[in-house]
Order: sequence, then structure tokens, then C-alpha cells
Amino acid sequence: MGTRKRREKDREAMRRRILDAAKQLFAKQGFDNVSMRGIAAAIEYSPAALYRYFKNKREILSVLRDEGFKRFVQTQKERSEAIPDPLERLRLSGRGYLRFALEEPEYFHLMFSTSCQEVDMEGDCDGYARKSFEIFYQNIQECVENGYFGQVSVDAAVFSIWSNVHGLAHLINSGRVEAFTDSLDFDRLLKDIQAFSLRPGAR
Amino acid sequence: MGTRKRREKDREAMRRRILDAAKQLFAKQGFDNVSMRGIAAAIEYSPAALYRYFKNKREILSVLRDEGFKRFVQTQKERSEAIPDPLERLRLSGRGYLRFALEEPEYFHLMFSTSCQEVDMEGDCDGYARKSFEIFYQNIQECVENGYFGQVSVDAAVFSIWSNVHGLAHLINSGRVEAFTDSLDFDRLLKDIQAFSLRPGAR
Amino acid sequence: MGTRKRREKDREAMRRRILDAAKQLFAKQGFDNVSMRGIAAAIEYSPAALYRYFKNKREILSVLRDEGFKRFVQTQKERSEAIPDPLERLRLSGRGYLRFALEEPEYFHLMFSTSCQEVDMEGDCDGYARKSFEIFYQNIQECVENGYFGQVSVDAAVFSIWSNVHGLAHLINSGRVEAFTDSLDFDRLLKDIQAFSLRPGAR
Amino acid sequence: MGTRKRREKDREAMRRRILDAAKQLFAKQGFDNVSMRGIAAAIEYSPAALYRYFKNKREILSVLRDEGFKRFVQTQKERSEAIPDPLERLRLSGRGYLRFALEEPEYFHLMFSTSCQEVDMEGDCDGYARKSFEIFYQNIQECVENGYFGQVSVDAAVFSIWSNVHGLAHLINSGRVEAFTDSLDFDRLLKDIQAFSLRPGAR
DNA sequence: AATGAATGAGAGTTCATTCAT
DNA sequence: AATGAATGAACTCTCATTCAT
Repeated sequence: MGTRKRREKDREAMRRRILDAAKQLFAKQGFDNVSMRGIAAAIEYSPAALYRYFKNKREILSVLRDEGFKRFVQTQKERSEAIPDPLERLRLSGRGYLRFALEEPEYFHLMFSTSCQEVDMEGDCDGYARKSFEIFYQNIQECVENGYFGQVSVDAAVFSIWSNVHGLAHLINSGRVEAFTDSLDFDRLLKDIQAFSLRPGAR
Repeated sequence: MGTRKRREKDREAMRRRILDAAKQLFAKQGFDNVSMRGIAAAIEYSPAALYRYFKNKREILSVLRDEGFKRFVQTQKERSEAIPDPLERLRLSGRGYLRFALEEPEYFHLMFSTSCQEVDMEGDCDGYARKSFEIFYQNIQECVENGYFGQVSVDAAVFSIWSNVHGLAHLINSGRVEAFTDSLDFDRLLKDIQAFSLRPGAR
Repeated sequence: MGTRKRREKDREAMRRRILDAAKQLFAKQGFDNVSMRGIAAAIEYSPAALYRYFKNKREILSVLRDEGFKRFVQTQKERSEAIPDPLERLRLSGRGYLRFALEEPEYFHLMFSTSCQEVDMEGDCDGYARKSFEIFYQNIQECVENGYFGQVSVDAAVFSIWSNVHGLAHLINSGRVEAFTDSLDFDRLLKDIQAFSLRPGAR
Repeated sequence: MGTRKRREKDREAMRRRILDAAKQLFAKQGFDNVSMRGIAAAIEYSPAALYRYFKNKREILSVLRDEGFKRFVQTQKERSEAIPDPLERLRLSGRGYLRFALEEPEYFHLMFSTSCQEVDMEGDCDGYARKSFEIFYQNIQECVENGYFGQVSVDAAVFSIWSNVHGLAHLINSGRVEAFTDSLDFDRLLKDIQAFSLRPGAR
């Protein structure tokens, strides 16, 4: 029936509205400082209405984080699959990571700014995160095996490069890069940073 | 007067006790989950007593953040002043940054994980942060000028290396390094990461 | 019209299903802990559906209590009508009272444990209760007139014997008999109690 | 210090006020239908104030029940200790039970109208109840051994007589005796009822 | 200087009930 | 006839904060 489908679509749209409002608020004020009342007010519904769509406050966060990871992995995968050169793949992957962080700062915040185990990963976050990590790890491994980074353990390279891009995303999103540079050409700066952080290692 | 001095000393001691208790609790339970009651209980005073020493809860946080920055800059300065070799200085500085992040995770969180302007920087944080940045910047500049990092703009090197150590601190503190490595020798791993991230650049 | 009748029958069947579900739940969880949602879920309908059949939650309770009384009186009547010997009739009546209390504890609670006037007796409860009392009174009167209970006013015997069985029902239902006896043969105990409470009186 | 004592007295007075208000409300409206707000309103305090004196709502009930039992046992004990004749003792005890039920209907309701195990007897209720029961049991046993009640098991006599007085208290408190008798001399009626319910048994 | 008492505000959550469909 | 959506009111309980003592 058309009605049935319509219903489902409406329901999904409502969930979306709630999630979007919550996403903004969580990122802006932190999970604890956001109240169900606040979310409800943001979408101009009654607090009780939220409970028709989500079991409780925690579930909203959980779903959001899940979404974030899913979307993130998606982009990472797409970007990396086609490229044969591991170094080029790495560059793309890094740019993807950064772009995700900058374009979806709320998701990024929700995904990475709370401790890993704190909220015990109710959804598939864990799975997605691991998947994504494995792709990344493979990528680095190829580079290391090619000798591009010189004498270095895969683990060291992995966490160093991850830290690099992760930290950069963080510094940008928290306004620290802007605050401390006079550089006018932001994109140029980013490129230079990446070039530097992926510079070849001593043989 | 002796009495006067005594009074002030007592007062300072009490402030200290409160701050210490608060810091502990913040680190253990997160800022939002610490109540004034909780702090008061920890030092076995009544909640009302706290208000003789601090205007409100926010002030406690504010002072702690301020202290965090001060202490952080202090260490950074001490470590770097004596060492003539800029690269060695950089290594020390990085280790200091990391150690601070790991030993005082809540300070670190307070200082860096909240958006720059969000918490309205009541204290001198801003000044300290700038001071610290300048020292760091100088340090990198020397390295670049020495040609150690090869062809790279100072800004790019600055933010790349900062990102590196900042991101690493973050990944460790949020449990992500632990979660994704089987490495048993954590210290070894950290050393390798630093060596890699400060590897010389192509000339 | 056949349709009309069919309609009514369906409606009645639905009311029945609701009442039965409600009764079960009331007995299991207590009146206050049963929600309309709960009742609806039990019959796999939507909460809103209940309101086509009952004005509100109170009405469900009211109807149940009414039914309880009706059924109670019915049993009392049936049991007593056929038996000519008043004492034997009394025994049967007492056993009926007790059985009702034990088999339908929530009905019993609804009927007797709330103050008489408190719940404003929307239905015919009052009438039924009175009817039932009159039968009982008659019964005792005959026994007293026969001299079975010795020298005693009808009123005294009436309230004493009523108290007896009522109190016993109460003590059993609230778990107090079980809690305070080691007797294994519960039925035997009940029989002995009745025999004792209906023992003949001094001439 | 005087101050200290004063404080404690005030505190105790406040607890008393809360308990009294709660007692009335619980008895009148049932535990579930009484809100902390309601209790607070009754004593013209803020709801939050209650939590300074009691951990939560359940604790209030628990303390009240405890008090009820303590007081009840006290009277039972006092009454029965001095009297050597077991039958006379029984009469006194029964009158005490009834008087307690009528004079403190709220306590009585709280103590006996909720299921035994339902609220899992956090306080000493259980102990008091058992103590009281044992005294009563002893009393009946003596009567039975004296042959006063004729051929009957102690258990049967115990629960029969307890039921008697318990049921009577219940019927009176719920307005059912008043509703169903025209008797003008209420005290006379009670005496007759007791005389009847404690009539000697056949040898 | 320190505290016990008190409270207003607000948290998450549930419920009986209504109404458009 | 039945339902999904929605809500206002209520619940228990916690918190930061003030104030008389």
C-alpha cells in the first residue's frame, strides 16, 4: 500500500530530523549538556515524541556514531579501491579523512572525541572502525614494503601517519590552526603539510 | 602581621585541596559527571564551603585549565631552554607534550579538546598558549633553517609536527592505539613513532 | 439485522478480551503498575483501540469490580440455594468466599480492600454487595435460631464469622499464613480452621 | 553543645513531619498514588527537601512500616505480659490488636494491606512481626493445652483467631461493619463479637 | 570559617489520552 | 474499526547555589 510506504518515509524523515538536531547539539554542547527537552525544542516537538523514535538518549548518540562511522568508511573505501599506487592511495585517503572531519565536524566529534570504550559501542561502530583501520594498515604496509618510508616498523608508520592527519583535523576543527597562522592560502598550507608528513624516509 | 599571612596561607592550602580533588575527579569521571557535592565529599567538607574559595563550579574548572596551561608551558620552556641542538630540543618538547597529555589527561582535555573560543578563556590561557606556540615555532624554524627537514615552509612543518604529537596524544588517550595494536612494548612503539615523525626530509 | 447483531457480538468479544487481559495484569502487577499500553500490548492492539471500548482506564477497573461482585454473588447464591441445612450452607458459603479470594485475588482486592466509598461505586457493586450480605445474614440467622451457636446475637455472629473468613482470605493472600506456618498440608489446615471457626457455641 | 542537640531535635522534628504527612497520604491514596511532590506540598516544603531526610520514596514507606510494627508489638507485649490467665490474656491481646487498627488506621493499612514480600521488608518489620506472632502463638498454645478450645490443632486455632480479629479490623476500617448494621451500641457489638469468637470449643 | 537547611531549575522518562487518517 | 503520531502532565530524583546560623 502507498499508505504503508508513506508512513515509513515519514517515520524515517522524523528520525532524520531528530538525529540532525541532536548531532548539532551534541557537537556544540557535549552529550551531557544536551537534554532531550533541548533536542525536542530544536525540532519543535514535545520531549515525549522523541521516545517514539528512539529508546532513550543514549540510543540517539549511538545511532549517530554508527552513521558517522558508516559514512566515513564508505568514503575511505571508495577513494582507495581504484588506485594502484599505495602512496597515491595514502594521499587520497588522508585527504578523505581530513575532508570528512572538516565537512562533517559534528560526526567527527561524536566519533572521535569521546573515549573508545566509554560508551560501549552498542552499534556497529566497532566493526566499521576496524574495517577502516585494516584498509589503512594494508596501505601503509605496502608503502613500507616498497621501502618508501625507509627503515620503519609498519606499526610506527601507521600510528604516526594516522596521528598526523587525526591531529591536524582536530587542530583545524578546534580553531587552532586558524588562530596561529597568518597564512592566507589555506589549501596550499594543507597540501604542504601533507607533502611534508608523507615525505620519504631515509633508506 | 603574622596572623594575616597565616590566614592567607590557610586559604591557599584550602584552595589547593579543592583544586586537587576536583582535578582527580574530573580525570576519573569527566567534567560533567563531577558535582560540587562530589568535590566537597572528597575533601570531607560541605558543598557550601567550596563557595568561600571559588565563585562557582566554572571557576574551579577555569583555574584548573589555567594551571594546566601554566604548568604545560613551564615544562616546555624548561625542557627546551637548556638544549642547544634544535632537533634534540624538538624531541624533548614532543615527549613533554605527550607525557603531559598522558599523565594529566583531564587537563589536556580541558586545554585542547574544547573549542578555542567556546569556553570563554577567563584566565590567561590564551597568553600561555601563545607563548608556548611561539617557543615551538622558533624551534621548528631553527630546524628548517638548518635544512634538517629539507625543502619545507616553516608553517607546514610547524602544523604537521604539532598535529603529529597532538593526534598521537589524542589517539592514545581515547584508547585507540591500545585497541588497534598488538605491540607489547608500548614505549618502544612511541619512540619509533617519534623517530619516524621527525625523520629528516629530502633536501 | 444480522449485521447489527454480528457487530455487537464482535464488540462484546473485544471488550471481553480487554477485560481478561486487564484482570490478568492487575492480578500480576497490581492496579497501579498496569498501563493502558500494557493492556493493549497484551492483546496485541494499539492503546488507542482500548478507548473505543472503554471510556478510560478507570472504567475498565470499574467494570471488572462490578463483574467481580456479580460473579461472587452468583456463586454464593448458587451454593446456598440448594442446601437445606443452614450450617452446611454456611460451610459451603465460606469455602466459596475463600476460593474466590484465592482464585481471583485481584478481584477480591478490588472489591474489598479499597475503602467502601473511596472508589465511587459507579456500577452496581453496592447492590450486589448488599444482596450478598442479606443472603449471608439470613443464613446465620437460621443457624442462630436453631440454637447451633448458643446464646449469641445474630449481628455478633454475622460479623464474627464474616471477619473470620475475610481475615483468613486476607492473611493468605498477603502471604502471612504461608510465612508463619510449617504445615505442609495446606488444605487440611484450611479445613481445620473452618471447623474451628464454626464450632458450636455453648447453649 | 546546645546547638548540636538543637539541630538534631529539629532534624528529628522534620523527619516526623514528613513521616506523618506521608502516612496520611499513603493510607488515603495508596503508595503509588502518592508523589514526593504531594508529600512536600502537604508540609509546604520543596520536593528536594525530602531527600535531605530520606534517601528516596521507598525509604519513607519502609520507615513508616517499621514504626508501625514497633509500636504494635510494644502494645501487644505490654498487654499480655502481666496477665497469667491465657484466655484473659488473649482477650486483651485481641482488644489491643483491634484498638491499634482503629486508632492508627494508617499504620495498620501500611503494615497489613500490602503484600508481605512485595516490599522486601528492608527494615526490622520482619523481626517485629515474627516476635509478635510468637507471643500470640504461645498464648493460643496455652489455651489449647488447657483444653479450653476443645479438640483443635494449635495452628488451626492460631490462624482462625488471628483471622477473626484481623478481618474484623479490616471490615470496620473499610466501613463495612457500619454499612451493614443498624446496631447503635457499637462497643456492645464488639464485645459480643469477641465473646463469640473466643467461645469455648467442644471437648 | 564552615555548615545544615532549603530551594528552583531541570534532568530523563512514562503515561493516559486525543486525533487525523 | 484501528492505528500511528503526538502531547501535556506527571513522575522520581539530582544539582548548583544561597543563606541564616
